[in-house]
Amino acid sequence: MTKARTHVLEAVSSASEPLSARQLCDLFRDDHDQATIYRALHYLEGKGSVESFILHCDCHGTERYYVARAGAHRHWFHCERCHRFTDLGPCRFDDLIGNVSAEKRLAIRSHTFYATGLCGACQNSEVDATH
Amino acid sequence: MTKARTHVLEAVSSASEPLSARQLCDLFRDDHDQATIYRALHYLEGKGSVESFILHCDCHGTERYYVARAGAHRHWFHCERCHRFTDLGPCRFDDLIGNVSAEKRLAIRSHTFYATGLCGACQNSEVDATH
DNA sequence: TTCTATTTGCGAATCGTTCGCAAAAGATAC
DNA sequence: GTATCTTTTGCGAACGATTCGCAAATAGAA
Repeated sequence: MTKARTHVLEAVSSASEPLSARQLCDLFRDDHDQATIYRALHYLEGKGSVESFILHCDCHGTERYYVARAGAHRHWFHCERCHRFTDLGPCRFDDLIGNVSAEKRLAIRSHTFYATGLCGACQNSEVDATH
Repeated sequence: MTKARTHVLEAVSSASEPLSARQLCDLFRDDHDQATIYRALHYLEGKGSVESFILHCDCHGTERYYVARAGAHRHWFHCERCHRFTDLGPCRFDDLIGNVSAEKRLAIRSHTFYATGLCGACQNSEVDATH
């Protein structure tokens, strides 16, 4: 593993939320070019060390977010107000996906899920706020 | 409703699969500018007439796909080989989403799900194919 | 029908991401 | 450790999808 790939994997693995390519580019602004970051992410995803999903939010636009692939497949919630992610825990959709793939005769290889709305903290502050 | 918006809504409503902005631009190449198509889609989505999701496929890149909002929220499967969509039917995730939002104290306002893999037809042709 | 607000077409700009190429860094054999 | 070959990197330019700004065209209200 090269230095760039090691740096990117460490950053994604130690993060508590999905990180966007942009965040990683910012993080390593002085050390690596953005093309290198993108290439490292592709390499790591091909190797199975990280996985990603595309999410749009008003604040950050449409970006791909990366998480380390450790243990079970997980899904995430994204708060529309504070733009932080909440871990929804290990995937609970396996049974439903098994059912639907059998019904429709599909060989489902992967799936993407995420939820958006307001996190606990932001629900409270919305109540207070007068806007 | 203006002509452009009517055309776009009719196209999305009568399609049997999600349509990308690009497909709609191609379809109305002679009648409407692409900016108009995009603006019509935003308008219709804001009004609740259509909904969309972002999906990446090797063949068509990263694009937003639009479906009419008629009846229950639905999810889609996308075949990696023929790039056609299969309707997975009405959303079956409501209970699971209700559980997880209660557990994590989240106000989930929307969710996105899609699955990818091989459709029935493409599973068969993969068996035959020698590549 | 006239007036006003809204929408459209056009071209250029933007954003996230990827490319091509020459230089730098790794890996391999001696 | 050095020569050699392969892979990766940095840079800048290009790319595809989408959005912008503005003047002209159209829709809707009076």
